[in-house]
Amino acid sequence: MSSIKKVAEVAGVSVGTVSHVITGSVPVSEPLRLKVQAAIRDLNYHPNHVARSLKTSKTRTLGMMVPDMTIPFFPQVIHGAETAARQRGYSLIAVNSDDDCERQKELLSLMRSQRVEGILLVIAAAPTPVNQVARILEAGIPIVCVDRVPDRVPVDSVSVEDFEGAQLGIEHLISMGSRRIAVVTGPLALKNERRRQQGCREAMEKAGIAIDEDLFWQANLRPEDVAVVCRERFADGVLPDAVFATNGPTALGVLRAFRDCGLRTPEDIAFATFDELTVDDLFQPSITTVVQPAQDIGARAAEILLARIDGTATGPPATIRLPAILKVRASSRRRALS
Amino acid sequence: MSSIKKVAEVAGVSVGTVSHVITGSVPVSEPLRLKVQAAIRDLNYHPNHVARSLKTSKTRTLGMMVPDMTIPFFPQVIHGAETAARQRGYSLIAVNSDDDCERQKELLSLMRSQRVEGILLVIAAAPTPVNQVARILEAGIPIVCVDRVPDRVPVDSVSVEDFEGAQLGIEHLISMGSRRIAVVTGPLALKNERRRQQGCREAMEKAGIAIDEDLFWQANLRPEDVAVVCRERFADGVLPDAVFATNGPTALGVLRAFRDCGLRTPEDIAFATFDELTVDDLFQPSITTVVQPAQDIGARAAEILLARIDGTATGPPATIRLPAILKVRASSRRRALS
DNA sequence: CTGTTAGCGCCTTCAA
DNA sequence: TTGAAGGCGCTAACAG
Repeated sequence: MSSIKKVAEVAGVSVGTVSHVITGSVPVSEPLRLKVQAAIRDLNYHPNHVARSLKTSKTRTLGMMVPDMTIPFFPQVIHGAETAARQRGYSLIAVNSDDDCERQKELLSLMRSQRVEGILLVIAAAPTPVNQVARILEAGIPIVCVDRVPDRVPVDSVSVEDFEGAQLGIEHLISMGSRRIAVVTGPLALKNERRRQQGCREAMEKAGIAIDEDLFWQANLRPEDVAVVCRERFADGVLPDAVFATNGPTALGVLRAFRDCGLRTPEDIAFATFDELTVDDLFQPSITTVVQPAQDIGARAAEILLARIDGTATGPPATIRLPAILKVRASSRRRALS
Repeated sequence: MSSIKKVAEVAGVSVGTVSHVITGSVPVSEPLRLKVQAAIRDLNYHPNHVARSLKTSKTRTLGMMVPDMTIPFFPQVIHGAETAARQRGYSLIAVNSDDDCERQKELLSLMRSQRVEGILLVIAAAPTPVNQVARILEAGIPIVCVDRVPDRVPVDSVSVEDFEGAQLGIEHLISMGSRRIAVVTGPLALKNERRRQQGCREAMEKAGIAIDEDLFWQANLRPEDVAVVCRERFADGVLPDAVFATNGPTALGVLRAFRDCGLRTPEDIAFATFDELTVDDLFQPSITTVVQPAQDIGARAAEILLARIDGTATGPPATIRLPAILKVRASSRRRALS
């Protein structure tokens, strides 16, 4: 692998001059610049970013951690963040925590060793690891929390309007004639889930529907487990006339339970969910969804992070909430009057 | 950010000793080791991988490029590769080429500058960029091509059994009673697509079905465009009795065309596709699919790359093809005899 | 404008 | 077993 020294040698100039033409920081005369560029091409030279980073203490790299890249929401967020980062000359290195707190800790440590200049973090669902975040912040490495906003840590965050989004969904189901709506959430250890559940409650109250605690089902983010919970509930008592899931994986579990119990939607039971399940609306029945602006969330988070890095932003932590959009599809269609 | 020097100072030893306890390369006496470890904790010290990489010329980092992370297939591949890499102490840095040849070139160059030790590459669909790959190989940076195998470049590759997988799909449709099967492909510039199409042809021939060129429709990887092509064909002549799509995005386009034309599957027309469309089989009708072992493909590719890096593998390029599995679901169900 | 040079933080001989 | 010193490739003064 050829170095700047070899380029200088071939071009017949000093390493300083080569560095100048590469960085463009200092003007170089036409003839010399041409000679250097020719040498770079001939040698197939690629500046060593490792050495540059060591010298400048700038890696121009952002770290991003998500629970699971195979959940469709996250690649979209990553894509948005990556695009925004690259526009500013930054690379993004994305990793999966598998929602495992220990792994998250290791990966955060790795990122620090890799000297990322800032971190986009979707915190693991497990026991909230407040100090992991605090330690990094103390070290002067900015963090922007994405999607999931941690309790009691003052940190920038970008997420969706959980509360309002959930309200949107419930209001819609009510407007379609449902009164007994079961709300299925993931783990309530996640603030998002609590907020979304709260949004559901208030939407019901506002509509004059009495809150029935038996209709708030807590599950988790693994469709198989969610399905078990729902099957039990369905077998148990009176069927609700609608189900609202507060996130994508949970929604998949609900749908699986529908299938297992022979329930058809919307004929037997109406359904809507927070979080897009697939990229498309082709499936029958298509699912009424409160859609998050995933790419925007990623892009916005990256912009804030970059602003912290270059010192443009200096104030107290910003808490950005982007609005969700209700997409009405077939699964919530009003049932024939019975 | 504290350096090894500060740790040495606090621990009251030399930097060499600190380095020894960190790398474990040289034995250090119990008391000194303890003192060093305490200092590391107190200072919240994280070894600078940048400096280490510069010194050792080993970044322990792999690069991976995919066309589009928001296509569900790719995050699965990435996840498999990342897991395999981390088991060997390597990080993975994944980027999107957006199937843009120019962007791919830039990103490849960036990766070289970042001194990744090897590259997992899903080549851009556009004009096949053979020399981009060749140049890197010449520089001694190993590449393993994933999913898409380039023509005329001798390089390691891991992908699915395109030919056999497609055959599986067509044979199944034939067994369900279809005789006029339309095959919709993405760009035939992609070898995968050509192989899959060829698999379809031979499966038909083997079943004694005469090849009708009008039933081989070439489209691309954008569902909107695919839908246009299909709508025209559907309007045109006699409806085929089944459609087989050779990849996921193309399949989405076909389904959209079905919807737009009011065609129901499997009632009006049977359907099957190569490539999982969603993570689940919940949708009605569920789609009969030739499923790729996505995670395995990623893991296997990473293992081969790592073997090239550490010199374990030295032979000529390996061409690995992993088998696909047919999942029979509702969309190909035999239609009522008419 | 161009060249020279001192580190960036670390690992790795090599001596002690 | 421990310490001292050189140098990885590059940039950023600074001197010419």
